Amino acid sequence: MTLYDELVARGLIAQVTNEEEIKEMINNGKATFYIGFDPTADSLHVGHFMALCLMKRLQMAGNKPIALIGGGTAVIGDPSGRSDMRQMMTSETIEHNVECFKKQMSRFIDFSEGKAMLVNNADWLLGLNYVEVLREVGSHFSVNRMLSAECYKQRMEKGLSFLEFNYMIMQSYDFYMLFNKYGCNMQFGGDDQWSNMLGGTELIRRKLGKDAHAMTITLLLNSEGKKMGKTQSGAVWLDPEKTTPYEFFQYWRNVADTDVLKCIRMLTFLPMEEIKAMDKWEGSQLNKAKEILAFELTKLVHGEEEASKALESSKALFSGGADSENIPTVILSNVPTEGMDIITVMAEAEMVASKSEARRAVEQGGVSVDGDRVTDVKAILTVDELKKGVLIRKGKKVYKKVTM
RNA sequence: GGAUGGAUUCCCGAGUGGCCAAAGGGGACAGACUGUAAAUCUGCUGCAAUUGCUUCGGUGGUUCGAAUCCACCUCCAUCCA
Repeated sequence: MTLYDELVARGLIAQVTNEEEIKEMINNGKATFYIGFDPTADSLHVGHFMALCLMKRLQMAGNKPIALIGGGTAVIGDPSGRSDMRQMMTSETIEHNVECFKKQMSRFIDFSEGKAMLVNNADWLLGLNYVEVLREVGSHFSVNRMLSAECYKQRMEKGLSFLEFNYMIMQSYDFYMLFNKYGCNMQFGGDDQWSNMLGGTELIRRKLGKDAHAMTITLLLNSEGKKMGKTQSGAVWLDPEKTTPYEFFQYWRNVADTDVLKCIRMLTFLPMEEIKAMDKWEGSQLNKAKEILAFELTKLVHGEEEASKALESSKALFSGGADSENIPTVILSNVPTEGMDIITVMAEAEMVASKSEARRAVEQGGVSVDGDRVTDVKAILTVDELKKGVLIRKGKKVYKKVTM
């Protein structure tokens, strides 16, 4: 199976500019391609992870990846897929984020000499001269055409600032720069980037009379049409400090039945034959598939050791038995000699956002300590108990081992 | 620059002087049912606590009392320039 066919089989490809040429290029390792990452947070998330995996797949086939960090474009903010204005970020924040991105990326992609590159568009965007850009680049864009792009259409209702309107031009300019500088002949990106990417290929054609290609990756949506990798409390991060390997594991372990196979196909490196076999699974058998998904992804992101730990803890908690050694543990300090009440303990252990929430959980019968349901809001955990360590459970899935 | 409309709790959205911690819906959380799934039903949803404290874009003001009235400001949309 060729690389391109595999990408298709995994459902990773959404749109391409020229299928035949792209096929030929990437199958034979002739592509120098880039993917842009805007440093809008201090950690990469699942969406980025997909892109990184794709880079890896292409790199393994001999293509040369360029990871572009949008230190310059982040200053503007991409309006695509957004219904409201992005918050403006200070340049300090952006720089900090750029550093975080660099660190995380080098864990996935081999940036050693000649194999891949890491560039920052701040290097060429920030020094641009406005009038010059207007003449050199702006003249090649039709406002009429831009306005008809899907990504702006939605924003026409809500309002779109000129700043954001220019995002497409900046991104197009990036592609043009990379094409010139490094012979980058292809751009990958999320499907919501399609119009921005076409802007780049157009610009290259108009200015240089040469062809460049673009290909978008299918957005990973769940069965409800929402982007995967988001929880109520925000994104699922790749940084273990922001989303622990256990939480990361649990996120994937809990995906809906209808989404498991899709996730396995799109996110893991398991061979297609193996995945095809799983296609027939149904009902509670899918739990096994979810476990595989969670394990594989945790392994990719946090390494095999962390993945095994997460798997063990989840088994210990949900299937009983096994040791509970790897369950997320919180060590409390400042415990008074008379012990601490359950509400405070939960708040201290950050199992709840507030004491009121903890109180509610107890009142509704959703809290248990070492397997026994707590019914009294004022229940006290003694120093002796805490020294030994107690397993507190909130609801069905939130477990913390608390000790002191 | 002018005219008009708007900003309410996580989101949408009622509320136009006291009965408002603020209807309704969504989401989230908890319970039941289950397979750590989905669907469904129930509860719950500012904070800390038995009695308070802080919320309705911001700052001042009127009033015994303001999300509601007034002034100024900030931001957003629509139309006109």
